[in-house]
Amino acid sequence: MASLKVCIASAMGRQPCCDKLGVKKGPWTAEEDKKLINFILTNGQCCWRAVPKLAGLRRCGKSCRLRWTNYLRPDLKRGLLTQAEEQLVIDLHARLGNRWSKIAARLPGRTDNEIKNHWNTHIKKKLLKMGIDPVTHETLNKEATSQNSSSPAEHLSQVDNINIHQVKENGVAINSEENSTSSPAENSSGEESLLMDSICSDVSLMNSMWLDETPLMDTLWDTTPKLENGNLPMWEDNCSWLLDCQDFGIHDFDFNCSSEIESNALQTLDLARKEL
DNA sequence: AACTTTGCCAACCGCGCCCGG
DNA sequence: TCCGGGCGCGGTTGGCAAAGT
Repeated sequence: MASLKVCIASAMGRQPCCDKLGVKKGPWTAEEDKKLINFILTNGQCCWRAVPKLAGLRRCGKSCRLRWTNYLRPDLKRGLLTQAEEQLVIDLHARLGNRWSKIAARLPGRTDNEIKNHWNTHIKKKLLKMGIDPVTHETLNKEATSQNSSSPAEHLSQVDNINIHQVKENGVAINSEENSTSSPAENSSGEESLLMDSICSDVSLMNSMWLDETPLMDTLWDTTPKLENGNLPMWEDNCSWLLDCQDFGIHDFDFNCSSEIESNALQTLDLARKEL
């Protein structure tokens, strides 16, 4: 069926997302990253299709968008997901399924790709280890399920309650075995545990968390250019301080980083600088 | 030390949705 | 209302690094 669609699409002359000839693929170089960062910081995000041409990149727009959203965005967090974030992902997945972008929207600084990868490589295994089906979030133990007369939806909420309860009980725990092997750095997210604790204990907040389309936590960096009176993008106001860092010599500036936003942006730019 | 296997993650692919003409 | 272009999303893959033999 899918192949049929492809055949029809190709027969109808479906245009490729980009001109395959002369379009580079594969890993991005530091030089390409620099070009893309400079362009986005200068012009904001608009019309990805035009970005490669305007930025002087031999990439398709799609590739540029992916590179920016998954790797170059200044608000991205680095490193493994914390226990609290992991728990949030599990709970959100139980509600939303594989809608990674929706899940990612509730975890500022994390991308859908990152969460998807983390789910497939870590969380899936953990859940299976715990005897929980990572797809349905139901227990894999047939006997247990047969004794349990509740509907799948009810069971799902029970699973959620268990997860939430575990968070409340243990602060960070979802799997004691995993906890015993996790590094102190990973377990040092006391603030996040407290945050989760307070969130989970607030029923109305939890409900709004599942139902609202707005992110649970504020998006730190909305790089989408906001039109002010239909004219200049307000985005430039938000990041004008970053425009001065185009050569990545950020330490030459007398930054007084008072916010996580700025420190995250600095980390990203610093990383980029090291790679150059 | 050399080779193989496994794990991880960045990047690609293709489909579906949305919006403007 | 229809059509086509562009973008976003989710699934999949390729390649590198670490671990195992």
